[in-house]
Amino acid sequence: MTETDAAPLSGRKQQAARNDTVILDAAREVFLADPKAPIAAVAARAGVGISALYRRYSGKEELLRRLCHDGLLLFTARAQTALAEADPWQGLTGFLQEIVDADVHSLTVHLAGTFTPTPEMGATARQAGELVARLVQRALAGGSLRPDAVLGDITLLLESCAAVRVPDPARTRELRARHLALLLDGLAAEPDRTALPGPAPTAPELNWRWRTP
Amino acid sequence: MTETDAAPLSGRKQQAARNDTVILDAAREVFLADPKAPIAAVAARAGVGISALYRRYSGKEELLRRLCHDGLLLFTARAQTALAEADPWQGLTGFLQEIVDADVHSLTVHLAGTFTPTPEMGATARQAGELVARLVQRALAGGSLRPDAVLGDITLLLESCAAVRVPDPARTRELRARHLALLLDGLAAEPDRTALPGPAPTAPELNWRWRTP
DNA sequence: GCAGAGCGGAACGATCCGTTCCACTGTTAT
DNA sequence: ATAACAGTGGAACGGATCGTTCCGCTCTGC
Repeated sequence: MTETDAAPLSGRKQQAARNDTVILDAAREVFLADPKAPIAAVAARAGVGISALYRRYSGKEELLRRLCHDGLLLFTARAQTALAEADPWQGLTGFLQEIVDADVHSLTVHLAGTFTPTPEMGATARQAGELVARLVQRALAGGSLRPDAVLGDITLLLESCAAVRVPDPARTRELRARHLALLLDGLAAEPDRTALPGPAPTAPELNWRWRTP
Repeated sequence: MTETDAAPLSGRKQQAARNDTVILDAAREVFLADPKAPIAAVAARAGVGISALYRRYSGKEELLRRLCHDGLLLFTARAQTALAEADPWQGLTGFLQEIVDADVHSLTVHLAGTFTPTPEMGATARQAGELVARLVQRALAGGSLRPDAVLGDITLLLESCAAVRVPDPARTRELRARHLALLLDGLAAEPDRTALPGPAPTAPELNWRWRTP
């Protein structure tokens, strides 16, 4: 329990600063496990009182928004670096593996619906979509992604991976990775594939979660 | 409003018999859209009063169980006929397409957790698992399913397809069919596939929903 | 020492929802 | 005809849940 750093650290400020991150981490864990968990559960998990929460966020909604927006930001950041990857297929699949592994998609999708998105988040979401679209375009142009695949198929892929869940979080990550591998094998270009059925999913169809009204 | 059949039909019995099915249909629709919808929503959707519901079921739980068990029964029935199909691959894929299209899996999985399963349901679920296991075995033996695939991968596949959702139910069906096609392409045997990662999912791991305590 | 930032957690108030209850309607049997 | 009743609609009740507020306490920085 004794803190032994050079910097002044036993102070209240220190404790408060630590709580900042502890609370965010707890919130992420709790709301990922159950998007409509009560706010008291977050406080309990963080080992703090409810006041510590309300001191930082005006209410549940703001906390949720913060979580979701952070996820969105991480998402776009990863997409950016993936675009820097030389091999288009490696860029796309590596990106998807990262996103699925970090469970970012649950953050942005499971949580949507539990709060009303801000216009700013809508903008970030749109930007994220554009980045992934470019990843898809590159992979299509490179001939590594099957020609009838579409941006919307990637969106669906992420949702479907987020649906894979078992009680143990670590095992969940493994199972998602396996499921993703299956999907990527289906997405890879192969000779003699029969075309994917039905009208391909379009962006507006899939973005209904971000509608503001 | 005037009933004009030959049989005696304006009777209260008639109305009651119709309500039997109307209520079940409404319950299916409502609970598929939102597993924790209030019971009043079911009554409203069915166009009946709450009494009509409570006359038939002792409570919400019993209704949910009935819905889920019906789904389970449909599931096993389809699996049975799929086993009669000569071509193992066609049997497996056709079966999955039917299940996904009828949204049976949402019935059995989304709803689980909203009620405590009966031992009987556990038995039916186990039987369903065995049937699918045989479908998988056949496909593996026939060489049409990739050799490193496992029963659990099929379970995961169904969960992931059930996760594909857009506001319009009809469109949801189309998108699920497309997503399933993707997954099946990933599941098909191909030369030069890299093995699926991680320890393969096992049955007990995936059946945690049916635990009784 | 003292002012106050930061905190814990009880208490409050609103909402939601499963279930019960009762008055009413049409049917069937006497 | 009329009594008894199965079937029904929907208001009302009671319990549970949860977001938020509030008050008293602690410990720090001056």
